[in-house]
Amino acid sequence: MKSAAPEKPASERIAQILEAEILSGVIEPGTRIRQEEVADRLGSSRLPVREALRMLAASGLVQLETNRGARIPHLDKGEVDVLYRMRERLEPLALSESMPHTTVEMFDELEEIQCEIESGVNVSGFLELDRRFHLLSYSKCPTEDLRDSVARLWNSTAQYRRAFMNVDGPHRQWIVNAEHRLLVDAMHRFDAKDGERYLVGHIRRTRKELAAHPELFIKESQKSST
Amino acid sequence: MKSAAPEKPASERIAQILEAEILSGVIEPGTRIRQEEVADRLGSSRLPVREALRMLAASGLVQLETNRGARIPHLDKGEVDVLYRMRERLEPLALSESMPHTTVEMFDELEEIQCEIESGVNVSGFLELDRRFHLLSYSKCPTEDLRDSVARLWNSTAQYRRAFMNVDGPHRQWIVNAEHRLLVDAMHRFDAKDGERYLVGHIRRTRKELAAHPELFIKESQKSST
DNA sequence: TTCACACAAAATGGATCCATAATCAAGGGT
DNA sequence: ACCCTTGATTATGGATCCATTTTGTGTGAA
Repeated sequence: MKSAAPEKPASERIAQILEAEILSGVIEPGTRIRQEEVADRLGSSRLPVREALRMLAASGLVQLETNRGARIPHLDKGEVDVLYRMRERLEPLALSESMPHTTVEMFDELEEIQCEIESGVNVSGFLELDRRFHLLSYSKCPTEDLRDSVARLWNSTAQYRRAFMNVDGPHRQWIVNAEHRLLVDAMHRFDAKDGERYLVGHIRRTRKELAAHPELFIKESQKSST
Repeated sequence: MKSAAPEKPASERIAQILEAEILSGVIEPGTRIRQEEVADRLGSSRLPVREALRMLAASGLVQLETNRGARIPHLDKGEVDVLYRMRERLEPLALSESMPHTTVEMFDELEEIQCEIESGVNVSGFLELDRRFHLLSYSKCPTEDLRDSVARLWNSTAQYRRAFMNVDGPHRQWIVNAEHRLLVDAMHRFDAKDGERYLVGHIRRTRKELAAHPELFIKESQKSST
């Protein structure tokens, strides 16, 4: 009865670490990711790194070019806009699907996260809490593909949310707080329609605010440069 | 000046072959995919197969269990239903994004495909043409992530469309034809709203017809069995 | 001085080999 | 007769090694 050895997952560990590093901005867009460097930094062979990169590429987090390695893609203004429109359509569905299965513990955790947000945190703290808040609200959705799709969209747009927060700061933080509170309330009432409405508004407003800062994006013509 | 050597992509070839085999039903749901078998069937080492499976897993086509190999997942009725609801939300967006960039050649090709459908084809032929028709209508969408997401949804639900066509046959084929014709007409008029409307109706009707045949799905409780 | 060609260094893609966990079968015990 | 345990087979996960392509540098000529 070997109590230990829960048989850790395999090279997914590397994929998760890389994903976290990309999302947190440690690895900047346009950077080339060298397999060997990652390999001995994380203490493994190149092989799991290769598989991890393949997985991340399929998830849209990195781009692979044959014999030319992996790099984090630069997205232009239009692409991010469409990704946000995808969020506006998919996340309300995820919320509706999740809502019937919500528990009291989830409500508590959501409110706990929101209170922490309102307690005043820095940019990185807000981004992390905001992500946890929303993904938690979808966590009871029984369809894994939908949860994964939503997570992919959050991943692909993470760096632009960060850039936006860095230039605009917690400028109008009260709006986010109000939207989050209304969302939690709708969930409490198990009112999917209301929840979807607040959620769409939340994402749509963010999309428009992002679009108002074109300096965060590179021009399409400069895509090959750093 | 080596004119030859277009430097074929790498193990993506295997991924594409496996994808085609899964979509065409050659590899049935629940089947365990052994790396070694695929390797020497396609004439390569196991390594590219492993990477291909990782990619397909990230695309949702196969499920990986640690040390237990890859198998094609069985979806239950509820999951397919949600996948269709995702299609109802994403594909109209893809259509709207694609429509401004459509060309005359595309209209011709769409009508050509539709004529071929109406000329009378068998089930496999229809499934192939129908897939080409719709994915072509989204092909001018500039955002790769959106096109990929839509393709993923088509992949995940392909086997159930096939099963449905096999039991229901071309029963009410005229409805599909009418919907396709209306869709092409809306595209001709560059009327995104109309296009989205017809498209939502098309997908929604299909979802409901699928839901009317619960015998196509396995029960949630039997998921581990063959 | 600048551009071009060639060579060297490095990184990726692929193959073979080894370790470990899972599966299947056989044998013994209850 | 049936179930549990134990061993052998098989398949997956990981590491090291080799081939090919890309890239960066340096030298030479215009």
